[in-house]
Amino acid sequence: MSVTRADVARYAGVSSAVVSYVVNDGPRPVAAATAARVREAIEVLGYRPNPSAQALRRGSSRLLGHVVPDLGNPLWAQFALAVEEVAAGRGYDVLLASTEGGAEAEHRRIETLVARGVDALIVTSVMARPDLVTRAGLGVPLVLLNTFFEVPGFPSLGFDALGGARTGTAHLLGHGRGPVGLVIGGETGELREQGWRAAAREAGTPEGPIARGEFSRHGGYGAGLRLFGSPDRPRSVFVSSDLQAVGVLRALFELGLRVPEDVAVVSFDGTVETEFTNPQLTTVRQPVEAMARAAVARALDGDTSTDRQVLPAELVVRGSCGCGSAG
Amino acid sequence: MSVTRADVARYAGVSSAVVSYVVNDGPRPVAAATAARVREAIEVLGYRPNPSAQALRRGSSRLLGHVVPDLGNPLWAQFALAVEEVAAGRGYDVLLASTEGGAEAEHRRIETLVARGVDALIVTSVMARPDLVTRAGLGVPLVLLNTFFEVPGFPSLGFDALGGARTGTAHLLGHGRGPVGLVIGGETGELREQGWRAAAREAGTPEGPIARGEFSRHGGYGAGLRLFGSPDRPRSVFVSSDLQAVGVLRALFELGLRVPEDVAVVSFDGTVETEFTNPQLTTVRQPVEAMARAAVARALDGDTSTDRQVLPAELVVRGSCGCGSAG
DNA sequence: CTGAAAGCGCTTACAG
DNA sequence: CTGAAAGCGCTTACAG
Repeated sequence: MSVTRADVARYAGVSSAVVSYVVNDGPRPVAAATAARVREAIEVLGYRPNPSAQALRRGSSRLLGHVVPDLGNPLWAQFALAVEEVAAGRGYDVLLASTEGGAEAEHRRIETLVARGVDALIVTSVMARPDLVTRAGLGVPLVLLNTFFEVPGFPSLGFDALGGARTGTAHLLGHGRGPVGLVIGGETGELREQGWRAAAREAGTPEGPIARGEFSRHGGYGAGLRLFGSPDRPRSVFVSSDLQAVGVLRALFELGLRVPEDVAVVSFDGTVETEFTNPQLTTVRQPVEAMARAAVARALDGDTSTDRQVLPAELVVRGSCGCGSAG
Repeated sequence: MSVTRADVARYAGVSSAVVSYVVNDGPRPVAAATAARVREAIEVLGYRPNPSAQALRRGSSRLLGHVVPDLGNPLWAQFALAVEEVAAGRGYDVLLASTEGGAEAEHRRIETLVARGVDALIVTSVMARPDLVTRAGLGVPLVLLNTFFEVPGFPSLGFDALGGARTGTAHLLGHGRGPVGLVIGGETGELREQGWRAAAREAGTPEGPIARGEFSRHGGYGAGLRLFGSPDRPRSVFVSSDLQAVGVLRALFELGLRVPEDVAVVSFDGTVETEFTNPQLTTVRQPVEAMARAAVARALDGDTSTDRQVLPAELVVRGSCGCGSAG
């Protein structure tokens, strides 16, 4: 039904091999006149190479699998976008799978993508220790993007979460508001917690109170209510993700506390959302594009080293920390 | 290198046809004992069918293409998620492409996905009149998701934007704050504008002022500054997207206007974000899941009718419209 | 119930 | 510079 390379060959009066040579610009040379005839035939017939046949023959699908925890989180959407763009630049399309935060779903999605025949896999897991064992092994290179710890046997990529958290907390401490509170999630937050502690230690200030909650708007909201609902609330807080910070902002709003006058806030991730909260959030930005670029490169170049590559984070100062206004 | 069906056949001592029958559960029956042997061989060898070979042979990739305007907008991310889930339920994976709002990029992405061999295409365009003509035609079914107008020659799916906007505006008018302002974007906002006008007409109230801006946080911010920066500002506003509403909220915050006391706000889309703004946004919710379900069904079932299917929208009342507090 | 064989649309050594 | 042919890994009529 569809136009095949044989149709093109017949129309142009050449062999189908020549059609391949023209389409792929190699590996054999083709006379200019012949190539022109073939190109015209392709144009006239509206020929498109069958990607399944190409993949079968080549032994490569030129498909990259990407697993993210939750597309509804702008951070993961940003990662997805960045990976897609970098992959496209290398002739790869990406098969994206969102797991909605479940370990089991993540495992299933990895299986599905492998079964789909992706050439490589990038996994942006929410888990500190993702479950990467599949039936019969993976059979394809897998690189972990956005991990906080070394994962034995797999190449991984993260950024300097400890340093970023320390910088953000130190910035808050510099405002002279005393101990800095902490809103933080599960075990993947460990480095951020350490960075927060390190900043207090280095400043010789006692650690502020901690409220724990999921890495979500809702989790931040609940943690914010608990942290600031009590009379001995801190006057500044380091929140370990933008999403949680949005929830904290909402909690502060409900409690009638002003930001930054009553409470100074610094968050973590650096997603677009933080530019449009009220006030705008001072945040520690993850190097998303650089991480995506490095991850795709490692995945597609068959880089088999399994160390963890760490990129630097960057503090973006805006209104919520009290710079400029309350100081 | 990889385990093939021939390896399994050899290991199990059967023909490769039998392996197919077992893997696909048909089309020929297999004796229970034989099937068990095959299954064991599959297990032991870690066999996975080669999806390219299957696609080539079947003439179907079981891949669905989905084009969205911008993954960073939670609304499109929600659509992407919904489409993925519905597709997965039918054994399809989705190749997602984000166009970052450009008409030319959209066109290119459609081409890419077709060249990739998707069985069908769902296009969530930002354009009122998407450019759907590709070299040599599409060759695959294409359905438009989230269109506001009939598109000749293509099946399309939308929701009742006019009715939704009318309901939202009428709700605001019911609060007795006089004329309702409007923040709105380009031509795809036409129906929402009509709904806003209809509500004013039906209530016998003059139309409020209009501010136009892009369908983005930034566009809403600018429009908000203009609309509320002047002394004859309206006391309520209908904002034609959640993203813009976030920008409007930011503008109001900067102008020192309180929501809903000084200005009541109703927005449009119903994304998660609206639950966590301060205050929470009253919004007109799009039936995202229902639309995704219908779109996938039409795309995969080869439904060739080219009419536009319209689903109902729903008003979600929260704090920003003044219900409960300022009234 | 099982097997031998054709063929899906490509790519690429090989021969000319 | 060009062509005939093998083969990638499947599925499925066909014969037994």
